[in-house]
Amino acid sequence: MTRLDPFDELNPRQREAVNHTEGPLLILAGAGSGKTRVITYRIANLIRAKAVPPFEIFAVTFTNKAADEMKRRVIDLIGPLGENVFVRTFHSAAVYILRRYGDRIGVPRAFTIYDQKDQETLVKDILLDRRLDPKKIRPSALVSKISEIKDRAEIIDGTDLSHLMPGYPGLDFQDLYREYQARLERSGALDFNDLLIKTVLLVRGSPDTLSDLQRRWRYFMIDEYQDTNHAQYLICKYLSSATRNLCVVGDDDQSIYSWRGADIRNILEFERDFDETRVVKLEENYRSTVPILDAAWRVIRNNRNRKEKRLRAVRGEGEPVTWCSANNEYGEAEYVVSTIMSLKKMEALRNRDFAVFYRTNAQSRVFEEMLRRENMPYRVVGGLKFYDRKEIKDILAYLRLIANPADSVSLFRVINVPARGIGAATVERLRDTAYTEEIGEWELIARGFAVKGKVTAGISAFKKIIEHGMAAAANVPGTVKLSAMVRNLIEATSYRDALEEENSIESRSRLENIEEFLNSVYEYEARNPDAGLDLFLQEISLLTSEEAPDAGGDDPSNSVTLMTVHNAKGLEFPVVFLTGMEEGLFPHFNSSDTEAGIEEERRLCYVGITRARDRVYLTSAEMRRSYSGLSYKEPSRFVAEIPAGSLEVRRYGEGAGGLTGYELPQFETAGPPPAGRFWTDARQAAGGSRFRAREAVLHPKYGRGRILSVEGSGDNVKLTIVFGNGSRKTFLEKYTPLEKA
DNA sequence: TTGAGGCTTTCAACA
DNA sequence: AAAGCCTCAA
Repeated sequence: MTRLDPFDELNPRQREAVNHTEGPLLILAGAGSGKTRVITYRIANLIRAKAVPPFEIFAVTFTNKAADEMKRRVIDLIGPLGENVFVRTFHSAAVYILRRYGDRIGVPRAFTIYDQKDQETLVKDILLDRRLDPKKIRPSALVSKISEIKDRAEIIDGTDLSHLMPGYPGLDFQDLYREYQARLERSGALDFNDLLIKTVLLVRGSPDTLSDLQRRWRYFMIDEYQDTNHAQYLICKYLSSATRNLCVVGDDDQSIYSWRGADIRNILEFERDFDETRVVKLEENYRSTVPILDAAWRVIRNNRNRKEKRLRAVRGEGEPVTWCSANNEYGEAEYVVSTIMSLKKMEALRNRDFAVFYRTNAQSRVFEEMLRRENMPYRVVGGLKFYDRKEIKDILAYLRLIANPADSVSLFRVINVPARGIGAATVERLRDTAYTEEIGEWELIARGFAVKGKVTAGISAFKKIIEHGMAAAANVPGTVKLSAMVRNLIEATSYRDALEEENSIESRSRLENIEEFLNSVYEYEARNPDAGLDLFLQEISLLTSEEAPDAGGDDPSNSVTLMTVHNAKGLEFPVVFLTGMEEGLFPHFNSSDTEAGIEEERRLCYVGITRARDRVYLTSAEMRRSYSGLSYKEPSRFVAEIPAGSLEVRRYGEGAGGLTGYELPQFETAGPPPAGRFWTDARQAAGGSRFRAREAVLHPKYGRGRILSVEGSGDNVKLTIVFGNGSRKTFLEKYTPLEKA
């Protein structure tokens, strides 16, 4: 596919999108409609046919992976010239802009990026200062609340925020919010929201910056536009306002990030926002067979809040979509793995052709166990990120502190890691002294923080490590190599020595991870010889596990892929397993009490199904063990939305046993898809509850409600119920006089 | 005052 | 898996 003209491989709609180069363009691209091809051809067309210099093109996507892929395909089309197209994620583009111009609005050049964990640490510190118990008010909940507020337009408009502040019993949220922001600023740190917000404030508040950027970029392309938030929308709008050459691509049916502040109105109202918008609809699906698209449509059509549309299948008939119910999560995993094995035997499929999707990361464990037992290589995408591992975060905290000594979250993380005799009492005193003297904690240590006895040695060791690190970092990338600086730092901390001394299985794996981290530094250095420590840190803060070094041993090029449905967006596989199709899991409890929540879960299900080229297996367990104990599960309503004629129904009877060989899985053919009381009788026989999920009930005190989940068994059946006023309560069935309503 | 070991709690999705 | 809490030894 190196030839560009004529666009033989494009259909008329796609060609229209490629050829429309000037003025606003909205591409409504259904799943599998050749979106990436259109974007890359469009870029190629701008460069080749319209003689646009590559560096004038600004393209953003949502993941690093998608950005790399886009760049690779552009280079395939037009050669090394494509290297100069600016292709990044939104957050990475924001970092790029802020590093160059951020000082105009007071953002330091070596700013630190705080991830969710860092935010939680910060909030927890504030709570403790306020004599509040972080166990009663969960920092993670407060962080998501803060993030929610920061997604709002008011933040940027500078209007009064007070009406957005939630009332928290025993907590002045507004005070917390102000203090949180103040500490971020004092630490020279930005959270993920801030990266976007500060970028907007910069281009809006500094006309010089805006015109600089507008001179540099003249053509803008935004992928996954349905998932942009308000700040991202404004970034696009400001940057493109000089040329108006803004092309956005998206699909309202695939909007799955509203919880992260994505505003679906951005795509629905694009035509209203940008005059003379050309709209191109791509509705031909080249990816999936007819039964797969049919099942996906049957599900998504239940959303009331969507633009009516239906993808046309270019490919023909195929295998029916299968729903298999297994007795528990082990049976489910066994069914998935044995199906993979028999498909591999019957058809020339490779491990990498299979993907197992789940709603929550915790579900991966059972699949991993089963795949390992069968010696089948797999890779888990997402989950615990490489850079989130304790030992890596520790090393990174040292580096961050060296790059930005104001970063107190990092300082407190490592001041006593590995243990050097600086205990809680000393740390508390350091905090207090820094606070009363109104200086940073590092500054206090650097000037001389008086301590007694054996703590003295610890403090001076820590001080020396950081000072040496700073001296070395000042000469990166000049006379000192980044990798050498990092290696020396690790030596100086004796982090490795401490782990070697421990000599456990766990400590050995941590040592390997540190080696792996060093390798990634070498690699980074080779690719970015001009980068200093601060740029390195800013860039890896935006990486996810997908781009991180592979810490596992399996060959990623031929492994079964395990990931959350969210992570699957934009990808495709010949065979897809959509697992855990149960009420309470998918759709998830926490989204089940509002119509909007259910609709987003349904879009997520739609995204999952439409990733498949040839085969889709929906699986569920009738019983599942989770952290809250054993619970009976009702099949997902999404399964029931696919009519019997479009679904092959199976039941997998084994479970908990081992797979013995490569025999075909054993099925019992079950009845029609779940309608009404499909599982109820079986559950009662098994000693479960007399209630089931989604049932209407009457509570003597709270009135009418609907059951969200039934968990546990025997005397420990827990019922979670959402009541008419929207409140959610969990009861022990034993003690609750509930009636069926 | 610190550190180590054992126990419990935590649990939605992500850049 | 990691962090928090507890106890006990030094």
